[in-house]
Amino acid sequence: MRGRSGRRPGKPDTRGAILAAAREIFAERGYDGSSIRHIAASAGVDPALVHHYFGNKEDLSMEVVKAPIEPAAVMEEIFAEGIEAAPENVVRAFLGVCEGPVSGPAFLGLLRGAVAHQWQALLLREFFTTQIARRVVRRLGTAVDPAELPLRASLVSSQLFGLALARYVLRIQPLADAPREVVVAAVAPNIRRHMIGALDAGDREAV
Amino acid sequence: MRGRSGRRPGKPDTRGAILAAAREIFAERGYDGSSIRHIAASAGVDPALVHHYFGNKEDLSMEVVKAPIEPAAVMEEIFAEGIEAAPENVVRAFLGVCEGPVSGPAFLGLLRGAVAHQWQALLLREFFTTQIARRVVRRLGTAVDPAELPLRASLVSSQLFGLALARYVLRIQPLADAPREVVVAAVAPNIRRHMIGALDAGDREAV
DNA sequence: GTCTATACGTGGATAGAC
DNA sequence: GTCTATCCACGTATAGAC
Repeated sequence: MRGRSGRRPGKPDTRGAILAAAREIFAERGYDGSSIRHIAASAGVDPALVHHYFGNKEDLSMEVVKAPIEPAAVMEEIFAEGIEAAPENVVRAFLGVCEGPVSGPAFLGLLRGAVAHQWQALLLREFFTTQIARRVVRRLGTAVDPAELPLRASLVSSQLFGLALARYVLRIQPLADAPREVVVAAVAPNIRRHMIGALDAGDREAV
Repeated sequence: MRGRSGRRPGKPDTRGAILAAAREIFAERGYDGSSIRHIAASAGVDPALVHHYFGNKEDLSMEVVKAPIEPAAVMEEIFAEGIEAAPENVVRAFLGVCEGPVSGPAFLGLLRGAVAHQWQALLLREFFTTQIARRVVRRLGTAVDPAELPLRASLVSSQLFGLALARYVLRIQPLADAPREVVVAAVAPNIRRHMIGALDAGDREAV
């Protein structure tokens, strides 16, 4: 996919190897815990090459993150079965991203970085508000009061981020090893509440 | 040891000053982002004194975290009004811890650290399972199937951690600046579901 | 394109003087 | 108890040879 015409065999994509290694290292050790030396070693190349292909560490991490998420396509998937099934599909899609071979490490790396550095937190925040929240809001249309949409979006984010944190980063059991559909069944109703349900405890009595 | 007879000049309690400075620096810059030099400067003391009072950086961070949380007392507060009001009180108590002048930085520092280092993740996990989850489980008693209690506990943790992450670390708006009671009203029903409600979507009628 | 060598900074930790 | 001086291990980044 990378330029059919330019490069030819023989040079099996050092750049790609570095990128792949970076993705994994960043995801599992965080930004600060990952050194360029480690990444280079893991990719089997010289550290100087990392600087050669990507300018510096920050740029490299941006590249890693930027790669793999297609909000538009994911949205289609989520709302394909209508608004009533959306919450389940949100959770399903989110788990899919987190467990994807490339999107997973990328997102988890970003999440880890966001906790450590403000500029990465800003990146994550920006991504969610402009790419996710905004699109969801548009889909929800007039189903709920537009004035409360931002709060709803931030609540959904918090639940989803919490899920990723507990399941993949902190690895709290048994949530960490629970089957996907168990997780979907458990948290989708909460997502539904935050998306289209009552924002206060008005619907409570049915324990 | 800050006893009577010794010095008097403007030097009260160096140890305490270091601890207070460490609490803040750790909370706002994370473990790796915080240097002993920086903490010492912020406390207005010499870096060597930090090593003198607390052995090394890791020990210092443990001390910071160990300080301020009284699980037993918090539990009383949560279940004082009975099991039905517990979910609201859980959220209220959690927000209280996060916003406390000393417990707040301590907990947020721990959360940040847990994302960066496995040993801190283990610490946080251990704290929650032995101090929080176990006690909650005991209180819940026979209200729910004991076999599903661990899953329930981990689900509650994930929601709470997600809340802390979004509101205090990532500062996603408008959740970050929403009044406490708005947050309580919004997330308590979800906590209720995970504590004593249906674990699947059984309470929902239309897909 | 790839690697060697190195400059430069930062940060944890210790020894020992006052 | 407090501070000065210093050591040492990394880690980023660059310059330049092959």
